Amino acid sequence: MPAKDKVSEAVVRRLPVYHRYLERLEEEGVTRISSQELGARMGLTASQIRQDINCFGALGQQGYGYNVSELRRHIAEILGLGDDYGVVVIGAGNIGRAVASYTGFARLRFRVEALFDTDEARVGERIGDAEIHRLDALGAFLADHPIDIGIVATPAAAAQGAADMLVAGGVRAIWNFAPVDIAAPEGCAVQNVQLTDNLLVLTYHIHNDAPGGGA
Amino acid sequence: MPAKDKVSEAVVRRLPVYHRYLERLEEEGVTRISSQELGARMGLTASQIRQDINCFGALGQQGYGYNVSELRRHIAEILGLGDDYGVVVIGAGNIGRAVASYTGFARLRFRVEALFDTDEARVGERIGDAEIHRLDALGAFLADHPIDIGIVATPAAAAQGAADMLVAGGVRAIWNFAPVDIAAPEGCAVQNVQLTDNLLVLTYHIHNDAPGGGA
DNA sequence: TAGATTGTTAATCGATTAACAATC
DNA sequence: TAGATTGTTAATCGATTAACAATC
Repeated sequence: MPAKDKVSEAVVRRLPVYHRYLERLEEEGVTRISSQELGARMGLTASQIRQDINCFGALGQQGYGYNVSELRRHIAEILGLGDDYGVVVIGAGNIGRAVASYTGFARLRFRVEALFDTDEARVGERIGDAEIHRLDALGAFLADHPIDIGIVATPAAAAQGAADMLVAGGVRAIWNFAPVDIAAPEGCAVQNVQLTDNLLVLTYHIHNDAPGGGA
Repeated sequence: MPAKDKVSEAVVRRLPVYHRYLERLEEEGVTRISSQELGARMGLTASQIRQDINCFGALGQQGYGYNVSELRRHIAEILGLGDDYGVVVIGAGNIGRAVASYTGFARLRFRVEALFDTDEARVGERIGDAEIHRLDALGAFLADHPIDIGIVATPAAAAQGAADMLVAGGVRAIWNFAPVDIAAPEGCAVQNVQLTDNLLVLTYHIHNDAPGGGA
């Protein structure tokens, strides 16, 4: 329990970014870094970096800065990166398959243990090490296998139902790619990806920003 | 140019969400809605909804509320949803393919015109209506075809280079799925998707929140 | 008209930034 | 030690919420 008070969601969202940049610095062989320079790289103020890091204790050293590997390891621990996670994917369409076979996962110690779909034609097919099961079998599967994360990649209409089944099966977190906001009770974290929303932010800028930034 | 002053990015990010909920209401046959009720559905305060909408003019009517279709159409216009957009995808791996064949696109009038990859083995393959070209051919392709949006789905190391080529080719917006932050000059909007960052927010909560929300 | 609900100004809240004493 | 840089408190800024007069 390293967290001081309550860590704001804004800070939590920056944590993976810190981890990413620190990993990079380690690769470059940089062993120490000041909030000043880390800020310059990440496009944040030195002040903010010190505030953020201090949510988790005094990890720096006056006059020296931060030890890159030490800080990276500490943030990795806060993010739960040491653990490994069992994952199921609901919906074996384009997105479900792509996410299931995403290579970044192995590196992170995620095991995709099964996919589920209502389409009979897909049942039995294998995606990497995992097999596609019929959605009906989800409840039983969750009862037998300790699954931490459920990925929802169904059409909009099926998403909340899928989420409810996952929650009932004791899943701790849901990663939702369906184009609807999903609700889950406390104790089950949800991240909505909303690819289309994200894309429309781009069309907004294409449509409304002056081309070239000036004219 | 409908925008009043400068619309904050926080508001812009909510615009697609408004659009999504209003679409839903239209489907349900709801013709008018108050900020109160829309707020209840979306999990926002009525106040915030009125503030947001007023960035784009007085679109409601006192004592009545908002006309659902009218408001939806207005927001669609602000988001540039009437236009159609030429798209290229750089990187024809799992994510590139999945995004290229994402069915949500057609509905939005996005035309994926080509994919590009450095892997010779993939060149010539077709994904939906589009063909995979060698990355070398990107510059020439952009010179010939009016492309609005470039989707970057390369490994981290190749992402900034791909973005630079897209910018040089006159692309107006970049949708980046590579696990690095990409820089582009003003006049080219960037949305970083960072799937892994998003996922680590979930592992953070699994690792740090009390299970069940209480114990 | 009376009731409802917006548009808009003012108050509040939280997050970011600045400043500086503590300390390595 | 002197210089650098943190940890932390105070100031600022922006976004959200509350309040209420305008008006349909």
